Amino acid sequence: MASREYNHSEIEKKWQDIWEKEGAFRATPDKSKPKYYTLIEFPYPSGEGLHVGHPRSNTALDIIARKRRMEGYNVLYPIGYDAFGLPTENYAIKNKIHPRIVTETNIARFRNQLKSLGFSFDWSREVNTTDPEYYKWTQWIFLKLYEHGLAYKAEIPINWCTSCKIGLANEEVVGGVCERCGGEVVRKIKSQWMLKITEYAQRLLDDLDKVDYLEKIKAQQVNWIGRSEGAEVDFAVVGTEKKIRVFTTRPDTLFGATYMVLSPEHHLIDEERGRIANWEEVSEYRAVAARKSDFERTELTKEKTGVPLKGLSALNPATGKEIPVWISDYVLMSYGTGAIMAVPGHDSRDWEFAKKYGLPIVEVVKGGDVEKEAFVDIQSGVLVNSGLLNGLTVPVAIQTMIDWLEKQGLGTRKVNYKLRDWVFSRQRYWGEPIPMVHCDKCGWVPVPEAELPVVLPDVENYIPNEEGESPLANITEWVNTTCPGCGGPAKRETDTMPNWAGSSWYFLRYCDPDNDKELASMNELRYWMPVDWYNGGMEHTTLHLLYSRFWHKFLYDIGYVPTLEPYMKRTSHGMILAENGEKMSKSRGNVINPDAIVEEVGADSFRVYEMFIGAFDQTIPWSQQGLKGCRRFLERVWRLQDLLVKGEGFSPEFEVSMHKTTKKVTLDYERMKFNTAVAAMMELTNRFHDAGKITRGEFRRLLHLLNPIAPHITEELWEIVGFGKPIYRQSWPAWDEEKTVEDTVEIAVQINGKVRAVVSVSRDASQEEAREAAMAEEAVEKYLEGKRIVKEVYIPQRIYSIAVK
RNA sequence: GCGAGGGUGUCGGAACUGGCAGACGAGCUGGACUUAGGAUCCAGUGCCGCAAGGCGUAGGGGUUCAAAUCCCCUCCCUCGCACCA
Repeated sequence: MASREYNHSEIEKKWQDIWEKEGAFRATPDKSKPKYYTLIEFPYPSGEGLHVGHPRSNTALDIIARKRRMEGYNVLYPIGYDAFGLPTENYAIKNKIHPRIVTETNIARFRNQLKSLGFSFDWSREVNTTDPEYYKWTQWIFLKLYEHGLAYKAEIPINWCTSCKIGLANEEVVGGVCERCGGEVVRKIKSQWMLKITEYAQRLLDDLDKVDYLEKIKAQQVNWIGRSEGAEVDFAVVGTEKKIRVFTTRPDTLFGATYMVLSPEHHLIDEERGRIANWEEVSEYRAVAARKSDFERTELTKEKTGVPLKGLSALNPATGKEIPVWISDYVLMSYGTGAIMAVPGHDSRDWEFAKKYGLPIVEVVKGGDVEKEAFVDIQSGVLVNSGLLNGLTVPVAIQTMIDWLEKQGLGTRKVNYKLRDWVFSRQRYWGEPIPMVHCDKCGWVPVPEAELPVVLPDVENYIPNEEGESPLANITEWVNTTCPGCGGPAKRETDTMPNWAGSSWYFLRYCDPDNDKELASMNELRYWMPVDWYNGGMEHTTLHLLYSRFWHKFLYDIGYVPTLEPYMKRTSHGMILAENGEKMSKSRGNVINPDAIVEEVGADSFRVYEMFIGAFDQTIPWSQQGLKGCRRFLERVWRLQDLLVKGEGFSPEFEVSMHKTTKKVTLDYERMKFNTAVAAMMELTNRFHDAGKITRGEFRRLLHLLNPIAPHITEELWEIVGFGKPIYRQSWPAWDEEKTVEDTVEIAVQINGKVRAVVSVSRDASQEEAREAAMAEEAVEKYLEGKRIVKEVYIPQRIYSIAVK
């Protein structure tokens, strides 16, 4: 009997319709069941449509979600759109279409593409960050942050494109120039809303212990937070009452501080302008430094530069000696105090600078040759030339010095973080309006909660104005409002929020997406949170994770979420490259379109290939041939229906294989080793074809195991063969550990480390039995002839090893 | 420079807790079927060798009956951070 053709389009459409009609994958309101919350990063609905990276993550957690449902969990696997952002705005500017329309179109396209791939999302909970009903709560969170003193305005430098006359995000500055026009980018001071994430630095660090993130993800978080311990030390400025405060992790080297360096932006420079003899030189240097972008100041600057502040000097509090003060852009205003004590003998940056400008180098830790290079080893060194510290090791000297400084009132113990406060303003149109009003009398006043959302008004033109203000600044009827405080005339904030805002809490909204009273009800959050398993790209494991953890902790502190951390487990998938190993991009013209693949080989083949392509966390090039191999596999599965024989159980020859494969696939899914799970099922399928038959029980099991990856074809075959209610309503199969090993196993016989024979023995054969079997082999006998056995090792089910002389 | 992870056939990759290296897929070679083959099926496919056998997991050394796996040294690659005092 020849079965009908495997018609993927027909089958996939059919099952997608059934799932939709049945609401098969809706999270149920029934809270008596244990819950499981699987989350993928919601996509940015770009104009290019889905790219092959999305399905890699989506399929992986779809497998987990489908499996969990079969394991009896009430599963929440939601989807939404992170739809505010620049590409849409730029597209809108270029094509003169309202970003809202562009967004709607893009979302519709994404939705169709995602649906065509058969993901088991709960489509009834879709969220969209650009929906006023959603961003109302994003604004609400901002108000709460403001209310708790965690949002403030500050004058901080932004990347400013001199030709477009707009502020750019860091990622828009490429190689020091504007990504779009190639124009020069400089730093410009602008007043910006900031969020005090630094206040949470320690907790963000400490609570990493409470979560199960991949090690490298944790490492990135730790790295980014960048905690370092040390001391702040005051240096008196000679002839003034002023002090220069520095942060150092090496207070033990204070005796070796032979000069100081201020950042070019340091306030003391202007304050003591009158004393600076070479003001012209200094101000020229500052101007050059200001013109440099952060990129140039760090990445490109190989050789250090600087100028002395002639007429200013400081006192080293340890030696009492007068030391010169310089300015240089290797000292960053944004870290520590914006000033350093330079210890050229024991810091390679200071050493380089001192060598270039002929500043004195003093050895205070013995062990190297400070004339040749800075000696920075803190393990082996012993303090010298350092008064009370002489003879101490570095760690001891650090503590001794801090104690001394504290006693003398010259300094204090201090912890610093690399983490900076979060610049929260964007001078853009397509983002959440920041719900603040500025009144000349009252200052900044929050928009009352009852007036939320502050809806983004329609504008004619999305281009920022000459001063780099958001396009919203041009809509006077929107900008001009009344002060919620005094009722007088006031102006709305025209900056909008960054992309990171809406994505910092979306997982909460999924728990209760239609709530118009709260961002989500505590009742729902108590049940669903935390997210049990969150997968996404490696590119989001630093900022997005940190920002959303920060917001979550804040919401926890003020009593709106029930958990300290948002995500229990975080994994990341590798990128998929084009066939030639390049990154896929529109400009390179090498983007692989999932639509064409779904059309040609079907969603199931696509999904199988996405999982089979390689190790899940590895970056990997796409292969059209590899995809075809997966289609062939599904065709072989399809044709198994022609080999079907009676028997609801497993045949003796396949029993062990069935249990083994059940175990392997089950565990591999959990470990995200999808490629080997697929391989195991391919192998099994090949063996059924070799055998020319498969029992109904065996076929049933194979379809069941394959279902999470290839849900359409397996449901179809399940129905054709008549296995009863659909797979998605079945329970996940179990295996019998006892039956995962054959009664008779083949073990290798090694002589001096080389395999000389393979013998069959019972799986629990004693050493004697195994030995007997081994010795009976002709080949073994040959290698033992005339030799003396010195050692024999028997590892049941594995090996019989003989060492001879 | 710092942090993390890697280096295995022609390619993507397998290999439990140290136990027969190369599963599975692709490609390639040969064959079958065919008007045809970019379809399907069968066989083969790490390297050297007619064979027996030998050699093989970046390179070198070590531990062990046994090493891709553990230890030491060297080289290379990828990712993240990068003048963070």
